[in-house]
Amino acid sequence: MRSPADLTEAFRRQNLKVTPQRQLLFRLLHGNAAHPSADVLFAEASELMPGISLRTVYQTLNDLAAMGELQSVSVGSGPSRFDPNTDDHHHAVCDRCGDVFDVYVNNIGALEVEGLNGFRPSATRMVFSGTCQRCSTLSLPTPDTPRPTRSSTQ
Amino acid sequence: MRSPADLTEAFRRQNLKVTPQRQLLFRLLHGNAAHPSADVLFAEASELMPGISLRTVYQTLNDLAAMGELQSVSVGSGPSRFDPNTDDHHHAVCDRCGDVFDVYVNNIGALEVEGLNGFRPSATRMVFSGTCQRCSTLSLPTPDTPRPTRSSTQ
DNA sequence: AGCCTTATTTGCATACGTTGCGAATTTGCA
DNA sequence: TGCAAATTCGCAACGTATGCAAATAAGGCT
Repeated sequence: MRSPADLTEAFRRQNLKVTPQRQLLFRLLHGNAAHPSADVLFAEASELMPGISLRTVYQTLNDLAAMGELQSVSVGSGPSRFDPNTDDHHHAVCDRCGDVFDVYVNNIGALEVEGLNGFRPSATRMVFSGTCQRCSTLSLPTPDTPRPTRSSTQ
Repeated sequence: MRSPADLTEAFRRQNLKVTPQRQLLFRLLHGNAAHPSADVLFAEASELMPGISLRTVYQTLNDLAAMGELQSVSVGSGPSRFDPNTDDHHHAVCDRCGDVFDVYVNNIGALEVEGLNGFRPSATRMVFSGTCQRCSTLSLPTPDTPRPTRSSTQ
């Protein structure tokens, strides 16, 4: 996604108006790697602009998506997550905390895909699921972590 | 997904009862490569068993998914699609007709994935989007397809 | 065959995420 | 400043899916 200033220009060029609500969302989204859902963005926006409507958040997200400034990412269940990263990339979703991370895959062309039977793919979306670093650190003790001994209660 | 007969056994072993509704759904799902949604399945089931409830369809799909006999596939927008194919495989979704196809990818291990930063993937889901064979055939005429001439009505 | 416990089915209400609609308001150009 | 056109907002409605509880059915036991 481009900078708030660039988006302001781009919106005006498309006869879209630049309202304070939109400017706030531009700021909240720019460089945001948290993959927020619409309601999370709504909560953040509400703190800075009480009274902003969830409807407006959806509206602006849809406008930005239509302009290719962000993509909506479906990660299994739950609400869509919005991603201002417009690089060609994919996602990893942590099974424990639900966080979404950007990952880059260089050699998708090297995949041996069978069963296309004439299907002509134009895009590939990959979602890795697993455990993020923080969640592994919290729950998987390192080798020298104190451990129950033979004499401790089971 | 196993055969209706095998599922009947498996359900009984888990103290799940084998009702006519479930048996019908076993039959409708076994070997079904159409990736039906719950409501499509409900429509099909209703023809053969008027009065069956949508709630029961969801219930049975959830039971089967919990037993690992089928997987629920999220394809962007729209309802979940159900897939009785338990092979390790992926999906292709036609942008035009919405049909979902199974595809097999052999060498996922060969992917060069960057940006994991300690994320430990345990599963990978890939969705190819594009145009299926039938949709390409219908809309992209071959070179010798009859074509409007200069004199024909627009 | 009949009984009894437990699981299931059904209909309805509800949850959730998202979009439609229309009146009131605001933007941005002239 | 004025005006047309776009936007915001609130609420209703939508599609998908689940919770709940009363009525029903399955299947083991006798």
